[in-house]
Amino acid sequence: MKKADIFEFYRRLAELNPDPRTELEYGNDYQLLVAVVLSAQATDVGVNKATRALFRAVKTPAQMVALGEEGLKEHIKTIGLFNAKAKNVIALSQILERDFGGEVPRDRDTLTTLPGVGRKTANVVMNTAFGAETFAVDTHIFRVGNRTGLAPGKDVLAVEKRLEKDTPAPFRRDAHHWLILHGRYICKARKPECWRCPVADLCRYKPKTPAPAA
DNA sequence: ATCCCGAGGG
DNA sequence: CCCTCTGGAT
Repeated sequence: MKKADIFEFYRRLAELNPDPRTELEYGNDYQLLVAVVLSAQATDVGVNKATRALFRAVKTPAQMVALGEEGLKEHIKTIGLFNAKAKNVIALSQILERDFGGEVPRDRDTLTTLPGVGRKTANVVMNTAFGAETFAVDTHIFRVGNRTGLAPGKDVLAVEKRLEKDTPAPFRRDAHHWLILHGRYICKARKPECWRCPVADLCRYKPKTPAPAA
């Protein structure tokens, strides 16, 4: 996509949503990290439903370790991949407690060493908790970037590099959230709602879906 | 490339 | 029924 169009693309999303935030619910950095790990291949709504009760009881890594893997599973049974996630969250909490004084590390490379934390999760935590200008390329951003032509790439890392290179300075902090929200509510995987899309004229996606009959 | 895996929507 | 949801580890 041309530079001027990229700028206009973000300008419109920014106008519609001046202060975008994650829809995950959390009370501190540690809870955010846990919520993001749980959100892999799951919806924010589903994660929030489970963490509502969990985060009332567990606010620190030490409390999570005390709860234990089986206790955690009871809370997150309704989330996909819950066995692997419970195992990772307990292991990760033990490491935070033992090696990091119960604090969440503030750099991506250290975050990535934690079990269950890959590049995408680390990028979300760096952006959302610490205000870093990172681009976490999830299923939504990968789809929106390729479908619209805003940030095409054959894999998630290629899309991330393209976003880092092409995103104008004023939008770098919030681009991540704008693209997520756009992908979740308008540029949806199955039936993109192009008839009410604010950037349809800048988009290369050909089969623009018609508005449903009133 | 494959496995992990529940809820919600169409 | 099938597809999708803020992926990571092997």
